[in-house]
Amino acid sequence: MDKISEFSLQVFELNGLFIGIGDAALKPLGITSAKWQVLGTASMGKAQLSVPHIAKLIGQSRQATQKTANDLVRLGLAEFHENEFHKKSKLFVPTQKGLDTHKLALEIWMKISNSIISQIAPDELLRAIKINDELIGILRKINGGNHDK
Amino acid sequence: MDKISEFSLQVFELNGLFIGIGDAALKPLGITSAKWQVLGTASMGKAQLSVPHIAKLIGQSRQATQKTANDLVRLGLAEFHENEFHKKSKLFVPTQKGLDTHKLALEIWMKISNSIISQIAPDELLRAIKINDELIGILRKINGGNHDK
DNA sequence: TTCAAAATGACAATATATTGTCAATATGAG
DNA sequence: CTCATATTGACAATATATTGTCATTTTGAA
Repeated sequence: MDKISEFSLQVFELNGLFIGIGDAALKPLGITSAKWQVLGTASMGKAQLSVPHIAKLIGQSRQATQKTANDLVRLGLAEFHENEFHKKSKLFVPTQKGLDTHKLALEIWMKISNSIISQIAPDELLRAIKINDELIGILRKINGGNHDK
Repeated sequence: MDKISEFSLQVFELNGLFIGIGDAALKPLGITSAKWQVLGTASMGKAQLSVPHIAKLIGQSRQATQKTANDLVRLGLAEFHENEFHKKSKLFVPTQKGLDTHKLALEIWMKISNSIISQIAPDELLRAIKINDELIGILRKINGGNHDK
């Protein structure tokens, strides 16, 4: 099998494993991996972000991120704030409960992360991250500019 | 951010990119990345496989693979053959049309694969595949033996 | 300023995948 | 052989994600 196929099949399995492990670990907090990703993106940055902005950052469709964001608002973990500079584009802002949940999720995740890190060579992991970055760049170009088809 | 988080976020995006590129490229053949993965697993091995066996090989739930397999049968790309050694467990066998489709899909994919490979250092890709393998092993253990909950 | 192009939110259709459950069949330890 | 355990296929509920469409708002170039 060609090495890109091998790599992509690994990505598919890793994707499922990370989501599965995350969902199980975050279950007590009432959120999932997908919700944590959106909540985390909004919680960690300095500036307040709109949903389409978050979607671009995490490389996801605008609509998928919007759905997750709406769910987070429904759960009381975030709110839409009026954007004085852009009437139509609201800002997605975590509530205090959202920030608290994100902090607890991070603590839970760090235990898992540390456990994994203790089992692998750090420099190899850095190398993997570097090649992943290159591949993301290449694949984004192949995928074409997402024109919000 | 910890390196495992960084890595997992890359995996999420790579997952979406590979699926998106695959779906677009395979569209003329009437199949998707998910269907190609199941069809491919059944087409490339020597022995005929059951659906649960394929699911384990690709690290997916039995039910998800069953759904895809049923769809492939509905499309005329595969058939369920009676298993003389196991009355209840049918064998998932590609039809000639399924084998032809898989061959065409492979040709399409190889062009994409070669294009990607030409843009990265081969030894780095091999390293990434190696660390992915290690991580899959570690994550499988964390995820616990899938007892078909 | 004007107006075409882009961005945004909302909604729908479809695909993919997990988890859970159930009944039927198969397997293996005793 | 017998019976507890595991496997299998089927079905349902839910979550996640893409693609497509539409009306509205915003932006930016002529």
